[in-house]
Order: sequence, then C-alpha cells, then structure tokens
Amino acid sequence: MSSSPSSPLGRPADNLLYLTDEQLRQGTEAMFFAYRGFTADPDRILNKISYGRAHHRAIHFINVTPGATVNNLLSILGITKQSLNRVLRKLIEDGLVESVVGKEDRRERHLFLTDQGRDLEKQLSTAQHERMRKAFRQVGPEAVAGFRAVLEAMMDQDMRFLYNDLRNDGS
Amino acid sequence: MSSSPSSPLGRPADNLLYLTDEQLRQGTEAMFFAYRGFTADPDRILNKISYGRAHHRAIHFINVTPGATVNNLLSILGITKQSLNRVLRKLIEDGLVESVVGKEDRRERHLFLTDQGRDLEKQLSTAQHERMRKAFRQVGPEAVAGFRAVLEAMMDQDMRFLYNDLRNDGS
DNA sequence: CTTGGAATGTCAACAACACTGACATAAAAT
DNA sequence: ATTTTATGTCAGTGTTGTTGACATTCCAAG
Repeated sequence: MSSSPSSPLGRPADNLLYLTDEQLRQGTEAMFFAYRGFTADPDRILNKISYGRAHHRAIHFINVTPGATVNNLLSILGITKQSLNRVLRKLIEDGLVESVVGKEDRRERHLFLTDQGRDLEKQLSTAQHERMRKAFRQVGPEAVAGFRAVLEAMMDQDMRFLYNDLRNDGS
Repeated sequence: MSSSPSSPLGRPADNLLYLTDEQLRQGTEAMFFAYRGFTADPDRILNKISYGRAHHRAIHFINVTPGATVNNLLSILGITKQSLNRVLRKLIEDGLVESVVGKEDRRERHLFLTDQGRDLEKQLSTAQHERMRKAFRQVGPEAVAGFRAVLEAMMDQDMRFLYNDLRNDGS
C-alpha cells in the first residue's frame, strides 16, 4: 500500500505473489497440520496419565513464571477461572503444583511446581522440543527467524505483549 | 550433526544458538499464542451460527477437495468417523454440504459444498486470510518462506504427504 | 451364489475442556 | 462500614473428541 519497490506501472504485483489466496490457503493448512504435530508428542504422554492439554498448558506457564497468581495465569491462558480451577485443583491434589497464599495480598494464590511437577514438565517439554529442534535444525536459523516473525505478527496484540514479556524475563 | 560451517574446534556451538532450550520454549509459546490468533476470527463467525471449529475444518477441506469421500476426509482431519458424521449430518441437514452416492462404488459418499456452503466458506476464509495476509505482508516473503518451511518440518510424515498433495492439486 | 470384507451410517455412553450464571469467602481498598 | 478484588465452588450446558456395538450396502473372491 505504501512503498512498492517495483516499477510504478509495470508488473506492480510481481513481488506480492506470496500474498495470493492460494498462498494464504496453504499457510492456513500448514498451520493446521503443523499444530497437530506440535501437540502430538506431549499428548501421548498426557494420555497415559489421564491429563489433557489444559494440564500441560498450566504446567508450562507455571514453570516459566513461578509464583504467578491465578489471575496472571488466566490472562495468559485466555480461559475462564472455572475452567482453570478444575485443572489446578487436580494438579494440586496430585502434588504437581503448590498454591501459596500471598504474603502482601493474602487473597492471592501464588503457584509453583513441586519437584514432581517439574519432572512432568521436563518430560513434556523434552518430547515437544525434540520435534521442534529437529525441524529448526533442518531448516536453519533464517527460516526459524521467519517462522517466529510470522507467528508473532499473527497474534492478537494482548498476546503479543504477554509473549514478549515472557521472552525477556519471567515476571 | 553433519556439516558445521564454523571452525572445527573453536566455538562449535556458535551457529547453533538458535537451538537452545530457551529458543525452543519461545517457539512453543509463539505457536500457542499464534494459533489462538489464527482461529480467533473464524471462531467469532462460527459462534454466531452455533457452529464450531470442526464444522469449519470440514467445510474447508470439502471446498478444496470437492468430491472427496468420507474416508478421504477422515484421513485429512484425523478424527473418528463418528465425530465427523455428527458434523457432516448437521452440515447436510442445514444445506451447506451435499452428499452424493458414488457412481462407480455406490458405498462411497462424495461430498460437495452447496452454494450456501461456499458462501460460508468464503466468509470464514476471508476472515482468516485477512489476519494472515496482514502478517505476511508485514514480515515479507523470505520470512513467510521460513514460516512455511518450519511448519512443514514439524508435521507428521503422513500429514506432510497430504499437505503436499493439497498443495499441487485437489485430487 | 454365497461369503467375507470394506465403506458408511447410527446409537449409546463417556471424557476433556470450554462456557455461563450464581453464590461464598476473605481481604484489600475506599 | 461499604465496595471491590481475588479466588474458589457448584450446577448446568455445549462442542468435540473417544469406544464399542450393530446395521446396511455392495464389491469381490471363493
């Protein structure tokens, strides 16, 4: 719309061939099939212990932001507190997550993984990372940078902020 | 593992910094947040008409491979026939999908979108493509190529074959 | 022609995970 | 003292997946 590096009148769409409906359709299908692969390996582990993806997501984000409150986690996961509570209750009951009453604000519950929780997290992330590492190595760092750039551009703005917060530190 | 462009002994991991656990974790989170964005726009449309993602997926793949049988669709979607059948029944009942008994093998049902089905498909894909086109344009063709390369490398092999079949034609 | 198997459809039951709405409790903030 | 916030819990509902069982149709092999 703004700056077109091609000649002003001749072949103006030549550098935009990657934006055709056909290309977008292929991108859509790539996302669909790749997301299936992306979740397949942890899903197998979770299945054995009667957990689902919701448990995985909770464990993942409690691990990267230890001490986060329930509300923090709700913002990240984008689900209702009732849904999260169901999952958290089970994780606490099973001894994978610890809930600590806030020191300054005693209404808040700060969430931590127990040793057992960290064990499971390690198992899950190892399985998931194996596939991704293989893919990353296969395509090289430039492709990975492109992958990351597109994904970040596809996020909702709120999620992009959260994502970048998690990228820098774990606060 | 095979060819390392860096010096044989000094700093052997320098070009592999993009494969650290931290980088993989960020890739994982990028996938998670981006997939949410990816589905958000069509989800809003589907919600209004009491359909879900399963309906969207069925409509999408019937559109790109018109005349596919139920079994074809099952391979692509990776769900059970019972799950698919529930969705298809509703789509047929609502007049979005037509089921045609096979001419050569009359056990098979070939699936097509009706005009009404194509209308909805267009609505959904337009919404989904808008976000993706914006992202693609923002990052440029090289990044998009990397995005596609990583996603393809993350698929299960079966899905990669299917994906490439859909890429070339619709048979 | 009969039998076996493949493709499809249907019924029932169930589980995971999301939702809404309503209500309870505790504690911080005003 | 009252309101608001953070959290938890109960009850009900919907979508989408699962198994298992069974019926129908029909091609193909014996």
